[in-house]
Amino acid sequence: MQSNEVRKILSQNAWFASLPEYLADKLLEKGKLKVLHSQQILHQKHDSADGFYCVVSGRIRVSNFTVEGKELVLTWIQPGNWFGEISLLDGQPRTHDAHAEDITTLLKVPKSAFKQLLKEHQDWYQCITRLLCQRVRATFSLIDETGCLSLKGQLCRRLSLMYQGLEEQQNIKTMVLSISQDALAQLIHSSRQTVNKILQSLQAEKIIDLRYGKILVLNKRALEELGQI
Amino acid sequence: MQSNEVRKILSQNAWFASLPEYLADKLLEKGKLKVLHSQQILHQKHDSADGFYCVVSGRIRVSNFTVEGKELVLTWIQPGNWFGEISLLDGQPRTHDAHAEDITTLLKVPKSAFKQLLKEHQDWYQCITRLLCQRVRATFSLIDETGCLSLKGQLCRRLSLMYQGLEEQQNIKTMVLSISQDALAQLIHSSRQTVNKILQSLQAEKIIDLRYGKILVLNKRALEELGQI
DNA sequence: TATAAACTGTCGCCATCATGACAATTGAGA
DNA sequence: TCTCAATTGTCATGATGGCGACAGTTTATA
Repeated sequence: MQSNEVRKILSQNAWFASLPEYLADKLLEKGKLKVLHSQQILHQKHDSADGFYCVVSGRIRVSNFTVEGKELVLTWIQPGNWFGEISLLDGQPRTHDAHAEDITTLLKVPKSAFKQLLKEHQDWYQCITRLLCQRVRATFSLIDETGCLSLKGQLCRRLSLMYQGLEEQQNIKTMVLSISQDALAQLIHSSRQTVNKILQSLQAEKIIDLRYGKILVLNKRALEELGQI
Repeated sequence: MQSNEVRKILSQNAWFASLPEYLADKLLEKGKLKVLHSQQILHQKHDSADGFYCVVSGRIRVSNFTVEGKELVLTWIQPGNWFGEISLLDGQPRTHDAHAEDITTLLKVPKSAFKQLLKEHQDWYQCITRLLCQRVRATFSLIDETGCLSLKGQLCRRLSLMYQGLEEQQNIKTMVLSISQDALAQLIHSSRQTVNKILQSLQAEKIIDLRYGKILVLNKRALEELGQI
């Protein structure tokens, strides 16, 4: 992959775009591309941190497991988004497992380079603080979501968020979300059967259209409203 | 309240204790005591931020409301703990409502002083980063908790956390948690009746003892184990 | 001491949702 | 084209837990 291609993808992310140019350059200079095959493990909960990552293509599934072995998906990280800063900053272990969902390309800024940036560039702390604030707010939203919304509401919210993510990332106004009902169930900690029932009802309302392994979004606005906290 | 009393309470908090002495001094110098009566509102969700706070005595209830008007308690902030930094750092509105649960004394570092610290002392960003990492990890734990644990597990975890909080704060090894079953239900997003049933079962296991508005902890270890994620 | 408010204990009903089961459909790769 | 794995659609069953109701208990306060 060309370096300017990478830069283009990264620049579509609001946080990255807000960085002073010399810091963005540093990240690109120190970052190395890393390709994971589908379902490959990037790191597991309790691992120690070795880098700060950005998804360039594909996506990363961030999850935890219950004692019974059930996987609880926190989120999927889409291209342009950075992650992994917490463990680097506080020296504590990773908070979640991270798997590649598809074939996935990452930009990896090694621990040493990350720490160097912290030491040498005072601005960098300010940028990281912004990223952390975003992280906290997104996590609070997740909690609000599970507390305030019905399963239908949660599902609509997630679909809406995924759709927005795609819109930012691609210029094409695609209306297709490639995700199985099984995966959606993991995301909202529900069951495939329940998700199916909800999706059927959304289809009846002409808000989405169901396909094999895909969901066509017909009415983005309605999804947003149903997923409003 | 004497200034050295305040300092003593604040110093029992790990984050505050880890601050360089001159920054701890600055916070105490710039901070003003503020007393709230029981149930007084400190701020509401969507308010703009005016300060960085630490609970000195009493406690602050942090919560959100559903559209139906049901209150969802995120947490109670106990003495020694700081909060309110997110909105100050990113300039966005408050993420939650904050009410005084009892008569509550706060130390308030005004927005202007907080920003001044950020400008003048590079170390301060590093300290704030540590606080933010703690905040993210605590919030992730909350999510894990609701996803991985049964209501009984969640309840045990919360009781155990409250107990630990009290132990840190007080030298006396009290075994009494002053909280109603109603309040506990709000905390784990459950109903009073369900909480009562669970507490009864814990009492039958001789892990706790129930009183009017209080819970006596008989077996701290068992609580921790049942609340293990 | 009397009274009201807050809290606890318990029951029954009902909605939600997880789960197992099984059939039908789709798509990828041999 | 054929085959198999992945995915979807649907049903019956059972567990969980919310909620209203009401009685009993404790505490604060006049």
